Amino acid sequence: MKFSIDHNSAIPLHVQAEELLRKMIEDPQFRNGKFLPNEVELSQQLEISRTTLRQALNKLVYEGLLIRKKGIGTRVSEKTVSSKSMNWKSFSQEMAARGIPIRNFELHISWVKPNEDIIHFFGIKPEEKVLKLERLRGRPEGPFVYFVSYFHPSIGLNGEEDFKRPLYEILEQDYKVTATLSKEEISAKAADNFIAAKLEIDTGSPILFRKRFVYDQSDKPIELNLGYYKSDSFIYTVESRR
Amino acid sequence: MKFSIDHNSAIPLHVQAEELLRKMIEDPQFRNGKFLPNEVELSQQLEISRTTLRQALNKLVYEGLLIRKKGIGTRVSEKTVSSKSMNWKSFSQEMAARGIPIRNFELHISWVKPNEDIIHFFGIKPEEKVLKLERLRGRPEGPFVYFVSYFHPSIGLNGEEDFKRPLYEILEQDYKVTATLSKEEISAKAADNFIAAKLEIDTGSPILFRKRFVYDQSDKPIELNLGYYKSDSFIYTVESRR
DNA sequence: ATAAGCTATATGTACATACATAATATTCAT
DNA sequence: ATGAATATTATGTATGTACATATAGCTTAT
Repeated sequence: MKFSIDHNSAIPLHVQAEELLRKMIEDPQFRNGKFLPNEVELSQQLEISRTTLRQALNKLVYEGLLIRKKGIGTRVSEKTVSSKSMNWKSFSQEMAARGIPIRNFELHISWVKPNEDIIHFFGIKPEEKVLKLERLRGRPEGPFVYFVSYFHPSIGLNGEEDFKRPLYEILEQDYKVTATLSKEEISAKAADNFIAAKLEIDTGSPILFRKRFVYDQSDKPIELNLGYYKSDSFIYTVESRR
Repeated sequence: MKFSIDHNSAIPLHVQAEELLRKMIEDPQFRNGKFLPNEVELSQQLEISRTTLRQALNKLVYEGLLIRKKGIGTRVSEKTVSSKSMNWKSFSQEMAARGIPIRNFELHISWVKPNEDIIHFFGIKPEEKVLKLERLRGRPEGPFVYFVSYFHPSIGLNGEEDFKRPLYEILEQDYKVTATLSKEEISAKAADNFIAAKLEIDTGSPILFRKRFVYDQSDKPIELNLGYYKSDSFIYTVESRR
């Protein structure tokens, strides 16, 4: 395969270079501690300036995917992408993997006016309505999580989809959108009246709040997902190795 | 203005600029959503090129401390203390990197009888005592996290170490033990009387509970770390890509 | 044989420059 | 008044250039 960059594309060169480097890293030819071509050579191959190439390299170095050493070169970090399998299972798959039977208590679909958060993340106009998906899920004995998802209008979801199918299957198969990057923020909160009622707990009880920003292949925002978990029924696990 | 850069210093200009920006961010004049001077102006004030200034700005933007918007300007982001997974910086390093001054409120060292959890994780005998390190840490205004650490007896820690030094530095330099793998469990809890008193919050308030199992190079258990975080002052972030 | 010095290599630092583009503010024509 | 065109402002993208410096390997003098 040959890696190349399109100089006529609207996509900035350093972004193209970054994506390309990510692919190179995945390539067996380079992965696992192997060295990339040096900066001067690589910039010539890609027909971009060294400065532009370094802009792309910097990002990956910052993310810990590449390791640069003065006088030596740039190599792919040994660190395997952790928590891969954990994070990319669907809710039902994840629960199934833990041997937990699940039940869907509520499912509500609506078109709503975006709040500031959504406008900013999606980069849309305040008057553009977005699809909102609310779900109350849990075990047969009772719900333990309340999800709210907002989807970027450009995906083309119309609200008529069968949301009993795994969400990412719908997006991938029917809309050719693949969730590739997810940034999550996890914090503890006190349940407000609304959430408390849904989760059948007392107002003020602690809940785990999980906010997920989901992006597609080209780092365009596709979903904002808010999860409110009953405190003692959910544990978030992360594994990392250096 | 009091901020300035030393062109004769051995420290690279962009590093000086970065440190300086961190101080500016802390300065009441700029903190909390306020705008920095624009890049051209600021680079002139600091007597460095715009390119060099942007090198420094980029880092802080990556870290989420600054928010840049084309045509608008660069402003300080609303600050919440956050922790990235896959980040092997120590607590103090992490806070320092975010320009957050920290204070250690309490430090308590003791030898205790292990509980079931510890016996199982360390694989030791119930009679074998373990070193327990308790710490109350936070900002100058008040504590926001209470840590409890237990260490495997085989490491050789005697309790006389200077725990003001970064923990992983002590382990690495003095005991030749390198923390390599960490498994974390994050959940929400209600603060019990003890934790509530430490964190200066009401009993029953939500807290983020983080349990870290730390292993060395050969996957032998070395530390069990429990962290109790005040809910509104800590956000745990995870980023994953497939 | 070995320490000291040199050399090649690849990344690190720094600047000047030019033009593109997003967001906002202003002006102008209807 | 109101919408469209225009200007202003600040960041975004991209290049070319020059020299500094850390590392490893090679060479040379003792």
